[in-house]
Amino acid sequence: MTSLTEENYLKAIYTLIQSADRKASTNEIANRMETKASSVTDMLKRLNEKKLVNYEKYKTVKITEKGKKVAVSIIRKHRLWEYFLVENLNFGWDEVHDIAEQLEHIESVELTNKLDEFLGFPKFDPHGDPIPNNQGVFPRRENQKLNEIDEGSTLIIIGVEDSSPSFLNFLSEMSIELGTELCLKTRNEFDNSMIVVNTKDQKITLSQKVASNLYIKFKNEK
Amino acid sequence: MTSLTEENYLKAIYTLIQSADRKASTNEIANRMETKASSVTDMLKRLNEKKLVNYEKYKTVKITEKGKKVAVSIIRKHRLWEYFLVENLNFGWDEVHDIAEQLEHIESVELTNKLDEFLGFPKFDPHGDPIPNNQGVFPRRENQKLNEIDEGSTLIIIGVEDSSPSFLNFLSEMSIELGTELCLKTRNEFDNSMIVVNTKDQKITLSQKVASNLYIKFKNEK
DNA sequence: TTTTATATTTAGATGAGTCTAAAAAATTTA
DNA sequence: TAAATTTTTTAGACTCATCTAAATATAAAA
Repeated sequence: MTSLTEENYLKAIYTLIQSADRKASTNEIANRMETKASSVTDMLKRLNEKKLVNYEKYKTVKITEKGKKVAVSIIRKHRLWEYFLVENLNFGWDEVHDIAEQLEHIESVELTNKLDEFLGFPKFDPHGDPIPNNQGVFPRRENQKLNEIDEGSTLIIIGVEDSSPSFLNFLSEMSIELGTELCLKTRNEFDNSMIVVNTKDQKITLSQKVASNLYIKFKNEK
Repeated sequence: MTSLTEENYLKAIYTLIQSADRKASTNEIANRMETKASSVTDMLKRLNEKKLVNYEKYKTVKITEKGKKVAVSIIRKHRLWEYFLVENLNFGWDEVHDIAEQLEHIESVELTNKLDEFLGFPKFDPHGDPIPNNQGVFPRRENQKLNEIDEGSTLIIIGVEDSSPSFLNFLSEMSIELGTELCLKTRNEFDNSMIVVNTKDQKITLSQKVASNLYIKFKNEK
């Protein structure tokens, strides 16, 4: 049995390892969990006891297969609930994270799978993040970002790298959401900002930073 | 802020007081919570500190208005989620209790109210128990039970007194669920069992005990 | 390679929630 | 009313998850 806190640690460790493509350090985990390094050490010992991670002191931690399963299950539940909150309960995509953080710990495989079915087996959550299926397999997503695209291309927003409420809210004000179609008009040389046009012919200026946080696919792609 | 455990205690105390129409004793609470009396004493002190109950040692506990609000909010969430699980996710009415026990602690007034709206503001949960509205007001329910009815009456099952999985499962096997229409044919004098007929003209024999656990309304009533 | 800085772990304490065993109060029975 | 029983509370200990402060190990700089 894994406690709520253990689950949160495993999720943090898993996502850190995924995003950084290496081992997670004590300080990084403490940072992510908004706790102290000493607390992390305590928890790593416990998780090691339970064979959810492989941990030796002063060495970086690795997650085991068993631990990975727990983490992926939490991520699956989180993203399914986010989808439900946005699609069925009409929450905004910037409002759902904290509620999903609670719902992700509800323990019932049957519930998760029935929710998945009820939602129509969605592949991506409201931020474009992939939802693993009940076997823990993630669907593939285009990894191309808006800042890497040539002028003149027509494309569709399929995800965000940063899904903080502030960034999502900013995008909403720019009338950008998942599925938004944009045409890249010009790229500004000196600051790498770009001007895009939406289907209502409105011109939107996006900074390099914003563009690098938007996943896209080309319009004609499936 | 009330912890998960505090919420469960308040719910237990509230329902004990409601059903017994008096104060709740330490032992009764311990029994309901499946814990020891000493743990209950500890918790009563804490709840008293927080002004969620009025407690003096060796005297029976009373719940405060503040505590009642918390308890009713938990009950509201529990019953809304049960409704969702049965109506939208196709769970059986005997399968939803344990999952709702977890979901009832999800903290977000907005979520609760949006769920309520999504479900169409249901008045009764899958066991016929009333769902308080967002002001904490319970809808009224007929309090008549099947064992109090005259022969020849046609009636509809609107609730169950005992909503344990075993009893619900038993009812399902008898083809009895909420909304089932029954006609009371004969009452057996020596053991108070009764024979009822459903709309498919099937005869069903119900013991006194079963009948006293079924809330009914007459067919022509609104 | 020694010194300095940074990262990590240990030691000891705290609070929530639980337990067992024993003491105290309340209630029932004789 | 006094004795016996039941109920309730206290005392002390345990686990989980956290903290601060101090100690130790590793990495970086001189």
